[in-house]
Amino acid sequence: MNDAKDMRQSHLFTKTQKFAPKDEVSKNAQLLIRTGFVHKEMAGVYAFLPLGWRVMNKIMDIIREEMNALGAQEIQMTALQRKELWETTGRWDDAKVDVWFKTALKNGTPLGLGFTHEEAITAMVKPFVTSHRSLPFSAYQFQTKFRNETRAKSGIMRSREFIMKDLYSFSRDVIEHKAFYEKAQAAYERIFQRVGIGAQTYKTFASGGTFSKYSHEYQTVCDAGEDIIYVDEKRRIAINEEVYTDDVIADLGLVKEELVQKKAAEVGNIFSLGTKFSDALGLIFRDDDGENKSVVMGSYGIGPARLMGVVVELLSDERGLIWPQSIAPYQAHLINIGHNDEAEEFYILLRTAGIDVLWDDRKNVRPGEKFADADLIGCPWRVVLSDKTHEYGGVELTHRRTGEQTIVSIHGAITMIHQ
RNA sequence: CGGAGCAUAGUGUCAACGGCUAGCACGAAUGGUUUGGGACCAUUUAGAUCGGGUUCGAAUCCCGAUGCUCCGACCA
Repeated sequence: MNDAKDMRQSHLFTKTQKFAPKDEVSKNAQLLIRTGFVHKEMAGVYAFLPLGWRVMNKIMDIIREEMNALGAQEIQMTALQRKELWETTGRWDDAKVDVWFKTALKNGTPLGLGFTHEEAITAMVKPFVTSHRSLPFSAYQFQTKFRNETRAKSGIMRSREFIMKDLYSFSRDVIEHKAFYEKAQAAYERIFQRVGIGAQTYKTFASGGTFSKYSHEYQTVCDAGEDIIYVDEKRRIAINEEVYTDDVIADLGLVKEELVQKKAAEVGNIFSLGTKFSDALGLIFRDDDGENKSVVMGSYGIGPARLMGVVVELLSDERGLIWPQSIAPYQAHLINIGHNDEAEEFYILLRTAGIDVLWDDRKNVRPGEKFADADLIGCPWRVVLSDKTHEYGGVELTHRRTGEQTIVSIHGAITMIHQ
């Protein structure tokens, strides 16, 4: 985690608001704006403020860990894309891709702002892929994608400019590709588990395109979602409405009567690309039999901001946000009512113990306001130091989600937060 | 892209009959009293999306633009 040097609330330049903007209907936008996690620049375009950016980074760190565990290598490509590159696959055409933001150099040379990076990475890795010894490998990035959506909606869940983790795999043949694809699925499942939406997230069969029967989406059951899926609870898989036919149900060995229709948000998707892009862009290698073959590719995406939005939609309550410990901006929110010097000691103790702490060190702010803020911001643990707790020589530890409350010593609190 | 709704201080406002100085709350500022659930008092701060039109007079009525939200289409 990139560590903020100062986690005192008095130094935080944002603050919470009592009211949400009136023309925001979606829960995630209302809460995230009210709490100062994000700023809406315009419809479908959001800036991340200190607290929100910490959450984003924690989500991206989890994704990064899982991608690295797959052996994928992190890179950073460019948003600016050449027209010629995209013409090789026909995807420059507005009739074929209607989400392009297009622009041009001063001299008139057309450019596009990338909405995905299959073409770019395929062309980019070409000089490095020479023989079967160059393969397999995979690479990923966290990159800003631009999509000129005709209608942005649902707060940060569907935006026109957003960070996406996109991973691309390069394999010698279909078998090698499949092996990676399986591993990627497991990694994806771990990611959703770790950010706290594993229980509501289903691997969902969706249309596969030219080279494979299905692609796989990860759909989180959520009212703010845009997709309709049919869930088999026992096998924990689902079918996207777009391919929901008797043939597909039979193909997957499911029983129509057992499937339950649900609204869901697509939090990730993975698909096999076959040799579509390697053929179009000439990504070939000399195999051990001396033959030239096209590289078999796969592509795997996750939108961290959409994950964040789904977590808000799923876990928050009437008092505000509730973050799982794994992605909370801070694990603990330290509040003192008086006792400033001791609070500073505790603040240092907590941080020394490796706990991310937001310390509400504001003076002249009444307890009620501090508590209301703590509830709104939604750190998993609230640590209160006051006259009342002082009598016990300890602190009051409250769990945001369950409301469970105990008086413990500061060391006891550290132990409980670590659990 | 088709349809609908909305637009008043930083935020909120089913506040204001076509007519006096655009009200109230939150926020912010100053001073004071407070300190376990957004406390109180005093003083202060800050507003009509833009452009046309109707009218003696427009926040209010009309037209247009823009923006936002929602429904639908789209989402490789």
